Amino acid sequence: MADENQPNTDAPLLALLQRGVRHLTDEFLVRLSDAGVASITPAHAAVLAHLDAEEAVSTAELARRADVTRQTMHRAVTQLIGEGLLSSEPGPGFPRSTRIALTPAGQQRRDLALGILRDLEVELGDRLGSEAVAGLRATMSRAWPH
Amino acid sequence: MADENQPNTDAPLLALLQRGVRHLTDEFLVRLSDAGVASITPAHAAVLAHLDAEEAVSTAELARRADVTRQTMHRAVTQLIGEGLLSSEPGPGFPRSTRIALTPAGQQRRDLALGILRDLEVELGDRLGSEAVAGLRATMSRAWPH
DNA sequence: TTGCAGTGTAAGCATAGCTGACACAGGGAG
DNA sequence: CTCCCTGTGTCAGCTATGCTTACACTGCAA
Repeated sequence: MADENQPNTDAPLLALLQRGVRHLTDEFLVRLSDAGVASITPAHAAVLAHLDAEEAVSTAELARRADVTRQTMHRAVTQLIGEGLLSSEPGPGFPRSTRIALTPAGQQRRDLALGILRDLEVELGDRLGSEAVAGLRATMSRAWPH
Repeated sequence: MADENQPNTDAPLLALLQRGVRHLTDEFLVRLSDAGVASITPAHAAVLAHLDAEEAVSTAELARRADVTRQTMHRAVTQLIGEGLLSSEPGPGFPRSTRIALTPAGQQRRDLALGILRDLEVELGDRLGSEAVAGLRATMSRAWPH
């Protein structure tokens, strides 16, 4: 059914996705530094995206939402706290509940990062047609639901 | 147009793609080790995918095909040579042309890895509909053409 | 002959996953 | 009441995969 020699359409899906992530990430970082922000990574943006202002959750909960281990999330959260973007205070019965929340600076950073990501998607929609991008989102969401 | 509160459909596209890559990668590695192969990474599989039997190209050319720097590709190629999956011989006028080729073991490994990747895509097609997966491939290919 | 462009190679840095380990709190089983 | 199991926070180490910087070498062209 499929040819064996078309380099692009025959490449493994995983390779295509990896390339997409890499290109998208690069562009994200460029625009972020254009906006005068250097110290944030896409992963950090992902963390911020899972936090809502007025919401305080545990690191473990964040890890669940982002679908990574709590150790991985812990490192990201620690760094973001160090940059003053998140606050952390122990809840009642400490190790069982901690309250991670956005600081005002964190909310600002979150808005900036998510805005850039949204811009990138809009531009992708301009290039490919917004239906194609919407289809991409839909398929990826269905493929690996939370 | 889009709601602001659906965790999955509203997540940044980049986050969705990252999650997909991670899940796909995990599954790929599991099946690879099920098949008795431990020492290969998705990146290595990507390298192998760009090599055809009977074809000998330079590291720089491989890097171009995979869209990474030649230094990055050099490291992957070096490792694959160390595992006996690739062979390397200097061509005429050495630094200008090197001939990287698949060894028999490399071809076997390539077939195994690509087979697993293809299986994963087929299974994804079973879950989501093969048109959805085809659309995914098409959109990703168009979004970041080689 | 001189210099530029393409290549191979080495070294160092950063990110981002993972697993393993250990301490601590709380709730239930006995 | 005591003991254990579960969920959490946290530290440490490993691995993979990108990147940049840097240098040596060849071949071709000016």
